[in-house]
Amino acid sequence: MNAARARKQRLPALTRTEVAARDRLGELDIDLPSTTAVSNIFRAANAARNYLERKVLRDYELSFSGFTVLWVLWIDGPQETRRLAEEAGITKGTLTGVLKTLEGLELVRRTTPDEDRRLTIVHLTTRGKRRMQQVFPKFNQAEAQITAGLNNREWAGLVTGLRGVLAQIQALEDD
Amino acid sequence: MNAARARKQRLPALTRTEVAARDRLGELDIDLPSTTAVSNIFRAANAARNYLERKVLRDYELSFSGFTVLWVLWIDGPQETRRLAEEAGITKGTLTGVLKTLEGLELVRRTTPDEDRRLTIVHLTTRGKRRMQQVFPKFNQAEAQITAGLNNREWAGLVTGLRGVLAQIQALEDD
DNA sequence: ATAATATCGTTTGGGCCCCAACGAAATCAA
DNA sequence: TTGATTTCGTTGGGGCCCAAACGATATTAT
Repeated sequence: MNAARARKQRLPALTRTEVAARDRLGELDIDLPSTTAVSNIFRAANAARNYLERKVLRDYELSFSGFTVLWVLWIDGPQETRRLAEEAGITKGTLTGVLKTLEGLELVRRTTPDEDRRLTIVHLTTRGKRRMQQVFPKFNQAEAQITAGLNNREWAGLVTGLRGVLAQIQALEDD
Repeated sequence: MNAARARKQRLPALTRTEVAARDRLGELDIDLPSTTAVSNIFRAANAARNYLERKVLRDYELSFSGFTVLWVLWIDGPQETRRLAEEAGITKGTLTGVLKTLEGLELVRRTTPDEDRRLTIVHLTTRGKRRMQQVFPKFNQAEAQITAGLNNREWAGLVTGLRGVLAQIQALEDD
């Protein structure tokens, strides 16, 4: 298939950078629409992350990863490190450091079950639950602001596209 | 407006985590569609970044940020630190470290113009240009794989949605 | 029973990331 | 002209990030 050529006649116009890229890459056989899609994912994620950290999380002593870990524990309940890392989208090694920070803030606690002493079960403390009850509504307000420019159709298109990308990467990694 | 309610009757079905979140948050007044959109942006960006670093960039001694900086220099040409950081989506302080790494690999070089000795102009070396000519086609192939699951309509919906989010954050930060 | 293997979470090393503080250089004011 | 202000890029501190190596524990094979 040649998605590049087909897509080129399609919707969103090119930004200044994208025009410069096309000119610079004239001689190479490049699928520019893919570049546009992927680089916009990174731009949006970067901007959203920084916005949410500055406008919301900073006031509650939370990093973005720390918040994500608390969120998973809040929604899914206590669980072992391995699964928690996967749900939060970070590696086990990274999670160890994040948990040390959260434990220092007394927002989570680690326990080792007697049935299998290799495991570590992480759970929210009372303070951790309280913190999430305070911070999540604020966080959600900011999320709503960020997506306020989208109508229903655009929202659905965004989510569908992102899920498609995720599924594709998943499939590529199960090679 | 009540985007939450309107959107809820709409397209993409809820995943397991999203159902758990809805149940957990029943009593609070939360705009769940916003959470769905934002968290999928992070998930997709995370997965794409890790995939591209592992499958492509690692073989060329490049981090994702290092590659992005080289890309900007390749497309837009030599430029001062301030603008380069902005284009690459990182702070000036972070860029200093990234440039140190890239300079160690002899892929970029820094010069101070006589007209204004506060500035630093960064430009690609010959080796840097050669590296990009090698790595970008591979990178682009991986980008194409990642987005291969989208048809034209889905691609356009994704890009339009991401641009909408970016514009909204931009507007919010110019408060 | 005991040795080999597998699976935990942690540690380590190098790099990225932000913010705030800083010195150097240029510009503006008095 | 010389002091105040602005604008550079860099530095320092704390935290996040991954991959690989590691010790501890559990399981499997002999």
